[in-house]
Amino acid sequence: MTLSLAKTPPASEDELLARAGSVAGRSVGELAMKAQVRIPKQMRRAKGLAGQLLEQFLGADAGSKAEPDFRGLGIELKTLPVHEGRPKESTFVSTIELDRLGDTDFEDSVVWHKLRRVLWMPIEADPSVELPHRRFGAAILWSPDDDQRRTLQDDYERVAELVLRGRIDEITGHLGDALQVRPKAAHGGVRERAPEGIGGGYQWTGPRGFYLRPGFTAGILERAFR
Amino acid sequence: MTLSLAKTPPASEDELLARAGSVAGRSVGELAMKAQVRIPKQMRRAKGLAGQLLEQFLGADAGSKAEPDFRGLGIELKTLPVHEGRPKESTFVSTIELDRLGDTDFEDSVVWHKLRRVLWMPIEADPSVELPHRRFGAAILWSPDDDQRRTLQDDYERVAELVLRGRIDEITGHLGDALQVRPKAAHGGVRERAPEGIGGGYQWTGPRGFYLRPGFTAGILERAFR
DNA sequence: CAGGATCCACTATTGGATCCCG
DNA sequence: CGGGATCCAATAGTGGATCCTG
Repeated sequence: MTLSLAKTPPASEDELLARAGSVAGRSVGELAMKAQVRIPKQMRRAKGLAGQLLEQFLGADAGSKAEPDFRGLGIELKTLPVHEGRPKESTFVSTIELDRLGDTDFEDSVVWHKLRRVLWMPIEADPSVELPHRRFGAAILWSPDDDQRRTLQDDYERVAELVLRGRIDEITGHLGDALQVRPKAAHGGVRERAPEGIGGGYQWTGPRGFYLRPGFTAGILERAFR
Repeated sequence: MTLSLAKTPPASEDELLARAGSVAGRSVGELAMKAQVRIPKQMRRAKGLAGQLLEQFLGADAGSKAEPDFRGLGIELKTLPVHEGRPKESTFVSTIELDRLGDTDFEDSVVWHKLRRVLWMPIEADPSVELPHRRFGAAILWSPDDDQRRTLQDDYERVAELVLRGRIDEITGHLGDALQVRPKAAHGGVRERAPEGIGGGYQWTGPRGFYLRPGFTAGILERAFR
């Protein structure tokens, strides 16, 4: 299949996989050229750009929504930076709505909606290769198995309980076997509201997001290619 | 039981455990005083001294032999530095006789003879506490369970094969889940003979020893106190 | 700001080097 | 030296901070 910008969302998983197949083996530079987008050579100046380019070629239609990228298929798109066979970074899943987290069951959570079905697009992450020359790999269409699902839910529920009790300051990146909580903001000064725990008060704290640890995504890679 | 220097080897496991009980809770300084031994305040100047003191109080009789410390009982004595509930260091098991390793089955190895039954004496390893004030903990009389035994044997056999093939330079501290190989010498300049692999020749290389990784001894601690 | 992510300072771990005693 | 071990520089890994786009 020829590499081209998607004009419409994919109508089926097969169509999505066909589009993903047309991207596999291509470099970020090739996609940027076709999309008429300028890309910096240094990753530092282009965090997230490869993922946004991919959206255009695969036909993601959710925009900046708390919904899966492919709404019709219920599939989320994630790039996965891989170096020497292992994920180089954690994977951002979603921001945390601190004010609502305590009232939301895992089944109804943004985390679960984003992770129940994911199209992983591996991308080379060798620091010695400049961004335009980094290539995409073969797509992996994944859903959590029972174990993975249980791990995710346990991690989620532990965090939800702490937020509900107002013990935000006990939430650090150390929590969670697979799903971890880390700051998520343009810079450290940003503040947002969170439950205060006792009574209906609130407190101000930094915005946070859910991330998948590299060890967890490594397991996904291994199963896919083993 | 009163703390006192042992005049004879322990006649039974119970006697050994009774002596160990008399040491539990005592400080290195107390033992040194009774043994009329001078000890430096800094651990750096006294590596191994706590273990040697213990031998005197428990009645170890093997001296500097490749045999268990308590010959009659077939029990090896090991101190285990513990800080915040975890072993702070790896545990030295034995030197490696490179010239003989390839011909020796695990069952007949020094490693197995030393590890098939061990009296672990935990000792405080808080860096902020000077050596004389560090205290011994409650003894753990341990034998490997089937899993542990299998892990040790697998690690041993992998090393033995590399030595036999003369691929000494492929042996690094990275090998081994539980049992690891590391340099063991007064300084880096020491050299000894090892098989060269092809034919009956030999090569010169640094002396090495077997060590247990902290993760393995952590498991022993956890089972004993859980 | 929310969504796409990676950066990089710091911490934890590792494992090669070293220290004391008899 | 062999047996008793720990030291500590270097590396791997973690997780708080940050960067770009629309």
